Amino acid sequence: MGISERKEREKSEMRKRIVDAAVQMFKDEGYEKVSIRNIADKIEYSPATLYLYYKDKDELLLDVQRDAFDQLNMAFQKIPFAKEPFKRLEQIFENYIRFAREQPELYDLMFIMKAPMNAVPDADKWDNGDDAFDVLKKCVEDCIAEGVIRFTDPVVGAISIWGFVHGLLSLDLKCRFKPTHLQTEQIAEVLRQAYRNYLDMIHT
Amino acid sequence: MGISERKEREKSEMRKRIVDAAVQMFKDEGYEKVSIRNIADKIEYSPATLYLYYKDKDELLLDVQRDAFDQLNMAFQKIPFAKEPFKRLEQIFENYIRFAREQPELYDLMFIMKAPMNAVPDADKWDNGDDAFDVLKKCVEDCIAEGVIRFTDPVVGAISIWGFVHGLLSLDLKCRFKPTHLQTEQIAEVLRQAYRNYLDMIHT
Amino acid sequence: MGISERKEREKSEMRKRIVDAAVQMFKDEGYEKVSIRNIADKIEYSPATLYLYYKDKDELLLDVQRDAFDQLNMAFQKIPFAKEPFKRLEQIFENYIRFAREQPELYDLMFIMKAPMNAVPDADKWDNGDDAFDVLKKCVEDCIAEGVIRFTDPVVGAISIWGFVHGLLSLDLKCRFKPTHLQTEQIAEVLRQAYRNYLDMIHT
Amino acid sequence: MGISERKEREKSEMRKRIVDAAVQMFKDEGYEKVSIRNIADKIEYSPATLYLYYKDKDELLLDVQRDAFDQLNMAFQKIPFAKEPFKRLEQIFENYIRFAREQPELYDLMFIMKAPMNAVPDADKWDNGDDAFDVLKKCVEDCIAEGVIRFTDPVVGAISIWGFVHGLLSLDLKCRFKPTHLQTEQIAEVLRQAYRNYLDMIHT
DNA sequence: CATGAATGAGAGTTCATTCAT
DNA sequence: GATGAATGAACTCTCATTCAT
Repeated sequence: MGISERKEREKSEMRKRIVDAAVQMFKDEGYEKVSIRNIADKIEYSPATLYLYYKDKDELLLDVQRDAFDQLNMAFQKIPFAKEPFKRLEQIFENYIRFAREQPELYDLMFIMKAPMNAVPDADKWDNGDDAFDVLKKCVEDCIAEGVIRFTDPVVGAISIWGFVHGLLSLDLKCRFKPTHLQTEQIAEVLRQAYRNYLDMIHT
Repeated sequence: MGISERKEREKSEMRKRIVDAAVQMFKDEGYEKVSIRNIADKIEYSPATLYLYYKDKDELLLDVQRDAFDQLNMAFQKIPFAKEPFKRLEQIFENYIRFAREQPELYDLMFIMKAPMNAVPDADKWDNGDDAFDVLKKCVEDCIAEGVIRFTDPVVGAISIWGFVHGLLSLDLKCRFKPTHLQTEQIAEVLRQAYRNYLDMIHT
Repeated sequence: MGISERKEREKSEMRKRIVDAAVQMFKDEGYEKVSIRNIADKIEYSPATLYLYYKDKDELLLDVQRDAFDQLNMAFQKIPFAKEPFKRLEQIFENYIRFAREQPELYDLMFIMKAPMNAVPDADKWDNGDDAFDVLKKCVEDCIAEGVIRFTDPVVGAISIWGFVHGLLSLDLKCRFKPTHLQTEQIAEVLRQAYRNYLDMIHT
Repeated sequence: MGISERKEREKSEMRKRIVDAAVQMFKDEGYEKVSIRNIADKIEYSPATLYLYYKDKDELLLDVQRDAFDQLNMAFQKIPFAKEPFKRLEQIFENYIRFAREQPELYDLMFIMKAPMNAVPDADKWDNGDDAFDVLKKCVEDCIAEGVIRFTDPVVGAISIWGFVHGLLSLDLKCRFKPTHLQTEQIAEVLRQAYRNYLDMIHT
């Protein structure tokens, strides 16, 4: 009992070590440098060892993604949640954006890149981001209940809000505003306005 | 003069051949299969030859991207533009979405993936997507002029609209709605509502 | 005594479990999929455990081979042996061929592949296939005694017959009749004739 | 013209270099040591270079096999062909056996191992061993024509003879006569008798 | 203009085996 | 008796790129 528990703990500690290394490499060097070999080097194990803990690279990446989602959830939980639901919505907004800007490579892995989604067998089994989405949805529900938001369906509302923020964020992260011929500073300002604007618009 | 012109023409014809092949491979087989060697094979030239026309892969991809934007522009130009600007906005909306759904790999290259943006030296030189964005901005300007849209600044408006559509589209294309636990059909319906909703909301 | 007997029994039970799993994997998935780890997975033991029962892979394969020979022997014993020895010879013929066709991967292990023979230290210790060969030799001896076969030495006779059948069988199993440009069906027919022909030829 | 010819020659010279190295490694070290890397090392090229000449390992092995068949054909052509066809048959017999004994690893590749046959797309395209088989068949035809052999169908005859020799040879090469408990020297003697016996038996 | 030839670097993955516990 | 943990050594294959010709 105690033994099997310790074993389990050691196993999950090793997985943690692997994932932590991978996460760090994502942050520091970007997706392209994250190979099984490089991770193994980093934690000073042989590549073969990683296969004792993960069936293949996709499975590993899925855990890295999971870890990234945990970080996002933690960022959400740190929010000194306002009572008024719409105020809370704004806080979610801000924290989501901050997270993406501070960890662009992780954000990429979570919401943009194709990579680990191949590994997801059934829609059901992929619950990464579950919590974060629920936080948002719950908040929209509260807004609806208090009649402070211009949505009737919480799912449509949550997805709309998420979509809006993600759209601007990802275009910005991927430098797709270059063709607007705006200066970097101008883009930042336009985005601030666009975010503000959207919040005002959905506010009742 | 005539000679150098012919040379230029031949040069650009060759570039066209290369880019056409690459575009086709994007559509048919996806980004991952688009390698210098595979393109060269397809047009029956040696890989080395491509380097006579492009400094490196990024530069080539940039041209592929350009071609993809041309296709988007063409899709826009086919619209039998409605007189009322807001109606026109809806048409742009629809066509943008349709393009993305029909050519997901090209859309990826244009707006999502990291790849060719490394190659862009200065913001100024990258004008891919210029026209498409201008079409949208112009349309928003018209809407503002006629007072049928809830924006005051056309750039903020255009970027907001684009961001919203791109956000939902890209999350959907990359299967990021899985954690909502909605069925495929439900997602489609939610998205339809979200799009409709947004248009209604910005409409005055 | 009782204890050491039990130990022995347990030991051999474990070996049986290992070998059974390996045999099944040979049949189902072919030689290439039979690795120490895969076997261990199948019986839900650790790879290291197998090394408590077998010094190395070759030794294990030798036991698998032994098991395969047992199966062949059992196939032989099921024959409702005819009284006339030549009739019996034909039955052996048929059953040998049937066995090879039904268990090609096991046949490969028994008679074709290089693998486990490295492990055999001395000729004396390898008695796999002993019985099967003896059955054949005995049958040839009886044929000679009754003067119904065109051999004088039973060993030469038995080895000749075995060689003939194995030759055709193995060339066929390994697709080596392709260069004859015969259709699959034609090959089958030629082989039937060749077998028949040979039996007639050695018959007096 | 001259140029393209030279290019072709160089290309085929390189293939020859690769195949020669591989053949040599087969002979010296056996199939298991023949890897793309090892071949590349041997000819002092990079592994990637081999892929300029062969699509994958199977295709390369097929060429190695082809080369082995060429060697067999050459061995056949060196025979100072006797006029009497049955005498010729015996010579083919002897030379086939000698070849197998002198180049057991090549013989393995040609007639025993599974490996390169995966790569053979259609039965039609695999003509390795074509010639050798035709030599044998032609010889049997001649024997039939002169009425010196106990076969009526040359294909059945050729395949029977080949099968018989291959069967004894391959069982011997793979040490499968061990369970007969005969000494090495005895086995050799039994085989000699068996071969002789068979020839006498099919002789009219 | 075009390319044939070549490569260094690197990818993911699997294997039989060992050894301290 | 059993194993968890680990590994060194392989493996096949693909890539973007260079350069002499």
